[in-house]
Amino acid sequence: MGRGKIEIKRIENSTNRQVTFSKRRAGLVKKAREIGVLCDAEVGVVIFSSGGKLYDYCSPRTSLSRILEKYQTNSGKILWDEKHKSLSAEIDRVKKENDNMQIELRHLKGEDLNSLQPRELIAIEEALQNGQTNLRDKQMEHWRMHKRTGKMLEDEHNQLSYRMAYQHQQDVELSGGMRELDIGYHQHQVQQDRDFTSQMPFTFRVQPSHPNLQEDE
Amino acid sequence: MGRGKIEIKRIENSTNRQVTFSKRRAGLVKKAREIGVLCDAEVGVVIFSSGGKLYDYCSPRTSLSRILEKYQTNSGKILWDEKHKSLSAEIDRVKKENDNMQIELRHLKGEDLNSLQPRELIAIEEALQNGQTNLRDKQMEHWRMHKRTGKMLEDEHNQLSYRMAYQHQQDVELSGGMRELDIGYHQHQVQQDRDFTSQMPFTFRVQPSHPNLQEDE
DNA sequence: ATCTATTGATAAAC
DNA sequence: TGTTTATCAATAGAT
Repeated sequence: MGRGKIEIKRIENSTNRQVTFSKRRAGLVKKAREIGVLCDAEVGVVIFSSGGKLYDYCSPRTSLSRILEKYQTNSGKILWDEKHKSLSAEIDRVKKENDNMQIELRHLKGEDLNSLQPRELIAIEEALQNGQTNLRDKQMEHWRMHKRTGKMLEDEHNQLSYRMAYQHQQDVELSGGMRELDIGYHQHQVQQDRDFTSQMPFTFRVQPSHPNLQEDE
Repeated sequence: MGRGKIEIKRIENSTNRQVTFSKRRAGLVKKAREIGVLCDAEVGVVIFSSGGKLYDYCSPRTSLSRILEKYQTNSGKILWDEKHKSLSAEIDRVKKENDNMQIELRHLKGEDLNSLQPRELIAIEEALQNGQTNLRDKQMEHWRMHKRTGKMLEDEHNQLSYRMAYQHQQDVELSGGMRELDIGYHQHQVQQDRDFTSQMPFTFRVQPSHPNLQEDE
């Protein structure tokens, strides 16, 4: 491609070689950039001129070192020394820790429970109960503190009150669900209960122990 | 260069992208080889397809590792540092992720709640409720399955039954506790001077919603 | 994978 | 080096 075809062999004329190097180096990098963009690939290029000068290119959003690390992983070739291995090992360790926590979190959120044994479910149940107890203590503490200091903001106040009423109702509902379980497991009835309660709006329809205190203002 | 001009941007059609990748990868490697021969240069190319597959090229009479060694030397050990940095950065990232999960876990377990605002407590409360609901569904599922297959082991059976009864009672108790709180709240609206809630211990003076279910066994 | 119309890259000249 | 231009090379789209 040019004014004449050229053989692919070392260019003897030093000046021509240098010129061609510059042009082709630019071309190579351009091609590398293009394939990266067009095909969503990661590309790294390292070039040494015959004079020993270094040029390199790598795709955006990454770095040569990252590409080379990936290269090492995928090719199994060792390009780095032992120090790097220990860093990699730590990453693995932390990631594993990470995964375990991820799993525990999911479990506490009631996700991915299918593979668990009853025993394990019970452990989670206990953790949840515990968390709930602690949390409610804390909420009460907030309540009291705010009440004492009189510094409770209006919306915070409303939200907390609302929330506590809601908690109460939730408990009653769950409790009711468990009742069905206790007396012999009429699953259809349980289901009905669920459906009914889930349709219930967040209204507070509890029978107060002290009805005379209900209506104020 | 082709039947039509194309814009240099990610090719959306997956097949075209794959085809173009193959063609251009071959072209890139050819160019790399040519500049190496013509200009007496050393070239290393590493390409990862979007699918993560590795392709590479390096000039004859050398190897990627040797090129990279040279790269390190000529660039002033940037590679090592860069890699070190990127590894350290990843460790930091993963550890941070780790910390966040750690905190979330603690919160769900009702620990370290002191610094949280009521709003945040409510979010946790919701997560716990959710988890509990999901969990109980799952436990019921277990129960039903074991009941149906008749394969439930004796101790498992006992443990689960016991556990479910316990859950029930816990709910009723908590429910009762919340009811007191709720009453206190309403009262607070009427008579600020009579502070029942602040005097109220976290004990349960419950009127069970279902007294007939309080004592079973 | 193979074929070709086209665009793209570049050798040589300036 | 940068620009120009005539050529050859790479390749997009079709088969």
